[in-house]
Amino acid sequence: MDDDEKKHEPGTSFTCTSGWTLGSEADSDYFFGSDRESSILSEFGWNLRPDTDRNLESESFSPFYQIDLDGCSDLAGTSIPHIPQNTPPPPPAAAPGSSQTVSAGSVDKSGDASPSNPSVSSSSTDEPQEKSTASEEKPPETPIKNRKKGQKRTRQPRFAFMTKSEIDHLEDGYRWRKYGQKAVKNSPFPRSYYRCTNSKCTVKKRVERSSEDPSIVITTYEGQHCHHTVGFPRSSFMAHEAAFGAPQLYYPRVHLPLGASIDVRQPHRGLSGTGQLPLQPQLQAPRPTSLQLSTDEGLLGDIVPAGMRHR
DNA sequence: CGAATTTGACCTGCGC
DNA sequence: GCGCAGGTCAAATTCG
Repeated sequence: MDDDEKKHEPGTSFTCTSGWTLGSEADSDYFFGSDRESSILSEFGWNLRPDTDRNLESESFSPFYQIDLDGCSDLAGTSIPHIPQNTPPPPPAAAPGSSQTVSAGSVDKSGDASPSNPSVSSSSTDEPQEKSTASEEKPPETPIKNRKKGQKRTRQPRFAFMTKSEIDHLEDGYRWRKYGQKAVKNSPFPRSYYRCTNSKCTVKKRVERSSEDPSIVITTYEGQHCHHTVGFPRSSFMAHEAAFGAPQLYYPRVHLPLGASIDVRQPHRGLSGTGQLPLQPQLQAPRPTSLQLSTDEGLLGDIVPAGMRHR
């Protein structure tokens, strides 16, 4: 079943020259570089453009995209103003010196997500949610114990992305509790299952390493947080939340490297265990230079020097 | 001592 | 119906 989800093609798009190249996924449930990702990125002031060279290489499927650095603005601490409902949880803000997110995609086995089906984001995102508070909402998933026999397990929208990291469990601002681990077929690496520690939050995430490229961690989020991260006290974020009155997802800063080529395969300092540190990037992390990216900092969220910011 | 993790058992869905 | 694989539970264990 999840075999499909292991059709990633690691190693296809992880070089970083003029910009980050988003990956593509041969499984229709993934739509890396889709309209929705594009719209999300455009919220940051970025533009997605097709990677024509790569598209020539991979005739079989959806195009690769590159982020257009020309439109890059200062994204430090930016939270996306209006993330549509069911917008996936943020890719993790890498623990210092640990990782770089190299690609992303949406996964929704229960829905008919596909690159050619833009209604996925609209139909699933039009669901009203602001009206009721998180505590008033009943969990979208019926607990197994309470589930009637024969009642189909419903799947929350899922979002997967691959991260090059030595650390399996990447810090993303939320606190997670591990509730299971399973060996995965055709993979030497086990898959770990995490649940958000917030009792009212039903978000889950799966973490596994790519069998094809062990340096790549595949993280799949399922569901949507009904609360805030534990460590992003960004004033603009709070202000925005106050303005809209609904829980907003924090979308981490994803700064792009300078035009210089950066080897994202550079080994990074690792953290032990699951690395569940309360992350407050703005407060804790000194802003590194771009060179630090490939040496020891590796903070994807802090890698753009001030010079390339427009604001 | 409470919280988090580990891990074997169990449940569910799906393909044959 | 059966077997397999993914997903979850929960008791035991470990950790801080």
